[in-house]
Amino acid sequence: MNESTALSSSEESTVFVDALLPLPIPRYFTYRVPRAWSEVVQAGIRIVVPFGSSKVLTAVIVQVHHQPPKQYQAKYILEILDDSPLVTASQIKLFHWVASYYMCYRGEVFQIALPAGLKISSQSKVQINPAYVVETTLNEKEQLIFTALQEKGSMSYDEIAQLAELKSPYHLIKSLVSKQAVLIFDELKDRYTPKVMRKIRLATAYEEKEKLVELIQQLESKPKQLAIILHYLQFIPVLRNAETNQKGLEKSSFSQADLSESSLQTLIKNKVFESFEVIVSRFGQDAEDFIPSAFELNQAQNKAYQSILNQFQEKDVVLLHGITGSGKTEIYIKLIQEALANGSQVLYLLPEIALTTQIVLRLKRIFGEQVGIYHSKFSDNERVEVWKSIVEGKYPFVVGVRSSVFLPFSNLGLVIVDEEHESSFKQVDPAPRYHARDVAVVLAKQQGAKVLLGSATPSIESYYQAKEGKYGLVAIKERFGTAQLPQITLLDTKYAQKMKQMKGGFSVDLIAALEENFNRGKQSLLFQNRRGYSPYIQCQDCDWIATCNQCDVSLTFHARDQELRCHYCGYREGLLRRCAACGSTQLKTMGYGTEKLEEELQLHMPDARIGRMDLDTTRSKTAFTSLLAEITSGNIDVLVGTQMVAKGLDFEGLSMVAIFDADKVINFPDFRAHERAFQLICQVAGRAGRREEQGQVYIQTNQPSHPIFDHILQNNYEAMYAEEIVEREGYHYPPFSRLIKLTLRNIEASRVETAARHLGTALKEKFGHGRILGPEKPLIERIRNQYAMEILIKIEKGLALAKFKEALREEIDIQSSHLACKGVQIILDVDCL
DNA sequence: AGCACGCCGACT
DNA sequence: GTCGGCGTGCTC
Repeated sequence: MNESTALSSSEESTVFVDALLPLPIPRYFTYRVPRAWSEVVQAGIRIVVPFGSSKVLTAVIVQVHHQPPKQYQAKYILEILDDSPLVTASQIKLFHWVASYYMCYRGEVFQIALPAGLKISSQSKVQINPAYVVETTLNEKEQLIFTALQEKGSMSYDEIAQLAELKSPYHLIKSLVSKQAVLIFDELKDRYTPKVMRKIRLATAYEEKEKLVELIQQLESKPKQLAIILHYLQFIPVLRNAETNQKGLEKSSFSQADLSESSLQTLIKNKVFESFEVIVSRFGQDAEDFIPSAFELNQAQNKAYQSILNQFQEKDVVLLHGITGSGKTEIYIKLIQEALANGSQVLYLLPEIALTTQIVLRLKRIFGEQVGIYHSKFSDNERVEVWKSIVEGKYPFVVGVRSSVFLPFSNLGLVIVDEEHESSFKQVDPAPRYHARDVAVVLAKQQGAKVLLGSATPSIESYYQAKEGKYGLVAIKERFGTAQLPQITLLDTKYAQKMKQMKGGFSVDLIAALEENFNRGKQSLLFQNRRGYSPYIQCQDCDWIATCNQCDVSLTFHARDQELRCHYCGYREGLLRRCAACGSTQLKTMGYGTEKLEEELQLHMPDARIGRMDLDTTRSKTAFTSLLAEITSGNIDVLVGTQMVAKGLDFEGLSMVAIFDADKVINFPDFRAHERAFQLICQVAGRAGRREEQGQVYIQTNQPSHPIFDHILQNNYEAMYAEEIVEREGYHYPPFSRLIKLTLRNIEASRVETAARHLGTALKEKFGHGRILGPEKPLIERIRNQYAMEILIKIEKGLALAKFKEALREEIDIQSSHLACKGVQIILDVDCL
């Protein structure tokens, strides 16, 4: 419609907005804008809107227009949350792409993309701001709420509305927030507790040289106090530069130096020192350590770097295949520095587990204030801060997990996807089930940025793209510095069993190797991808196995807490004394979890200090860091661990790695099993011998002649790829097709089966039998009392994907309303892993 | 997704 | 006779 005619009559000049709501509904919703705000509204601004009978939600404006909806009366928006767009137009476009590609709703993308702190809702609560300065004047209603909050601690929006006798409390709350009287928080999330460090500094008076000298003279008779002052001056050169005093010294520094705590207290009491707190970054590293580094790339790195730059001339995506320890990070850093120098933004994507570690510290040290960290382990406040800062152009460089592809970049020049093959880049639950690597490629395209995918063991898909010439390809085949590739030895457990050379789950050769390494004063790593004590317990008399009553899995025994746990639904119960089937007391722990390995190993190696690193020992943040400190300081001789140790952690002193059981990974019933096994084993093996000495890797397996080991032993990715790609082509698996997995779920097994059969038949008829696989029972039939069935859809290359998906959606919508599918939940997973 | 409206069983 | 089970459909 023509703009001038739209504004010609007053009726038509009423402003409406189409808003995106964080809900799984396939539509935008139209709201009416109160006249007072008609000039303020624009796309990308967040608004608060009423929804349904009682809900209130944060939405984002996608379009401003003048057409009143014909079918219904639009409701008024309640609140405007931003002065300028917080969500960019290109983000909305990206949300749109993600929703259609991954067959979900735009609202679901919106829901995942925005940190909770940017989506206040009726579930949000309000508390008093502890930093509130009482002088600010509050009006009557504000005072009423404030007093009520003082009594109750916190109140929901609804409670406030009731108390203030208001239909919508948003104006009131906003005003209270702007007067800094209250804070808004989301009850579902933890309240933000910043990490605080206690520091000590000299009282300002002693920043003057004369005063300080005088003080030192006075304290000559009090050696303990004097020692404290001298310790302080050793780190903080107040005499040379008085300004350094303001930053102070960590309090813990004094206790570590064995200085008298009470003398320090006396000095504080006498107003010589003052104690203060600072909020520190979760990584404990601030700009203080900022090292504007000018490191040099070695020859291989430099060659790779140049090659990447060259290939970026023609290709938008380049795959960097660099074996473990080849120094990919330095290349990344160089590229990031360059992109930043060109004034563009950079996004560095890392898998979740890798991000908690050293790499972030390193980047912080190099890029200082320029880098923002976007990580789910951080409080929501920090995520909000990163988001807003990017909008304001503050962090040109973001290091983050998969969801950071949804940040409001406006000028992206480079995206790095490190450990590109990692499956944690794919979101499994809830929708959108997106792959951050693939979204990153689309995001980069949208912004005119380049993408660098990095991995020691690229995914078959990415390597194929590179081989086909769609992506550039750069390989580094030598390790950095003097480090050599580890030597790998296979230990045949089947043979050892026959020769009675097994001690529990350990072959005697493995124990001997671990012992030898220990005797040489070296550290070892024992990898077993299974936490707990034993994956199941079994009755020796009747073979009964303890299972979860909500899921079709055995319960894992955890020795430390003496309980049985379900790793799928979290159910836990005390350890049974008797078999639930026959009453026998002959219950035996079966299989090996990390706990059991730790225990058995201690028996075999009584003098070794054994540590364990898995989800259970690292739940708390402090536990993780202290364990890490134990390892790096050499206080642990053998570390038993799960996946966690394989990814991202660099243990400098590690010279031997043992893989307790390689068979589980190799025989996993999935077409990606070999690829995964290769990736995992190479990754774990790569932990060994990152220093000059050649590392040793031992792998226990009962099928040492399995072909995958040939490639692993020679670290021959190419050969693994060549073999694998033939299989993939033969069976029409990715990258020669695309997969969509349909999961049907219901509490009743029979209903799921009926629905799955019905849907399967319909899809086969509509799309051809060759394209539809199943329905089949998944590996675990029942989780949390929900039965599941799966249908796999293969879409061959060359088929119009978007059209196919549209037709698929339509067909599923039709069939799901059919009687056979009533009440059965259908989940779509595009590009399922 | 929530939540209200709506039609059939075991309870004061 | 009512309370409440969760099936269905709507939300601007």
